[in-house]
Amino acid sequence: MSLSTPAAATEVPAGQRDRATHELRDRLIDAALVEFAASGFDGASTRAIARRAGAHQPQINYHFASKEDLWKATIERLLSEFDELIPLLAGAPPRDQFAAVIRALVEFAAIRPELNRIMIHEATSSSDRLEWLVETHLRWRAGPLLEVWDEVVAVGGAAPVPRELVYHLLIGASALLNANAPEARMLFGIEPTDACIVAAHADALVAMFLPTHP
Amino acid sequence: MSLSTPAAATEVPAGQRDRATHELRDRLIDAALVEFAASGFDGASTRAIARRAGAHQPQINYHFASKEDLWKATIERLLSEFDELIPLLAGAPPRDQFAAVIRALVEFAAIRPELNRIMIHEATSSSDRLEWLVETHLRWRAGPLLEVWDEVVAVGGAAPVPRELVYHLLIGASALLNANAPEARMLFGIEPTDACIVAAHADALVAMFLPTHP
DNA sequence: GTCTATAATTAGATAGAC
DNA sequence: GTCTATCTAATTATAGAC
Repeated sequence: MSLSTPAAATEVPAGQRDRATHELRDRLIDAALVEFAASGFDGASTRAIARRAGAHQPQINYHFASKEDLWKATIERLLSEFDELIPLLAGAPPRDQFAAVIRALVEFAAIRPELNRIMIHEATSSSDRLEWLVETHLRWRAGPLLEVWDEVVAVGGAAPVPRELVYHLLIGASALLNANAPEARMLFGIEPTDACIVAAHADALVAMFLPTHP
Repeated sequence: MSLSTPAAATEVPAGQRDRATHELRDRLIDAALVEFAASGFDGASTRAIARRAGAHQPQINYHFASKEDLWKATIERLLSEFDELIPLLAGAPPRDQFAAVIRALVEFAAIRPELNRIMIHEATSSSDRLEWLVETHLRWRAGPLLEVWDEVVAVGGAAPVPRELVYHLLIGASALLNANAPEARMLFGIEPTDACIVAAHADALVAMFLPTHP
């Protein structure tokens, strides 16, 4: 009926309508994730998000209850992508598990810098959004990571990093290069998403966090 | 005359006037640095900054040409504080120099998290502000750091980190814990500015970047 | 579901009295 | 230098025709 209905016609009307809905909803999230990552929650405007999605601004309030609701949807989209990449290595030696997590973090930061950008923006001050982020998404994900670290420390071959600091040292060292990629490009003329940079980055962190690793 | 004129009366009128001016200008920067750090450039409002400084919003445009001008003044204030803390160790062994820089970075991130917060906000997307930051303040400060790193690598005892990555790995690992202190407090119940945490943080980074260090 | 129009609020900046 | 009042533009969200 309108210019935003995409291809793939031959289908039940109801299904078609649902499909169209989801597609704009998804496009809005795609656009929001970039804008929120670039400017933070307050700095990003719903108009800019709608424009990037090729939609009109009021459509955001049709598909989402509020700007904050859209923000939460983008977080959940990004975290589900994140979870797909994170390896499940229960049973493997602790150091192999932790090394695999390091590599996955570095890789994800390169292909999807937006998640870390949004989190870094959000965590600079207390807010209801940060509390929501921590309590519903971060705490249960961080727990297992620290437990694996404890095991690595017990087994030996871990850098002398206290468990309360591992999370932020690891996220900082793995995420900042890509979260702040525009700065890295200007300062050093590098492209942080290049495969060789990603590999060197991951190797460096594995060597630093797991020093006696082969 | 008004409720915002501070104490300290017995002085020359001219001197008093200059003092008052500089005091408000400084208070505005003090306030701006907190607001910009918490919300980013777009997210911070001049009204909130003025309120925090105990002034009225139009006074910002009296003491500064624009919001951007105020932002630049806060950067320069923060960087001058930073420079006071950074050690000048020319002549010392490269590894001692680099270890001292690591410790200074960690310490500064703890006592003045605002600089890293602002930079992290700003560097998530290209902008004239980021270019100004990189070209007038970051490049010449980063250069010597990389040169010291090269020397450490040459001497031996450095982690296998390519020179183009050292900067962001080091800043990320040293700054994020305090830049995102509200998150660290919620997640782990720690206070990242505590002296023991700062010391443990610095020790960990020295051990990781300079593995064969005593 | 989409679109135009608009309400209600807030933004940065300026004018002018004091 | 300070303060009140205000301008212009931009913000999120809603109403209602289609």
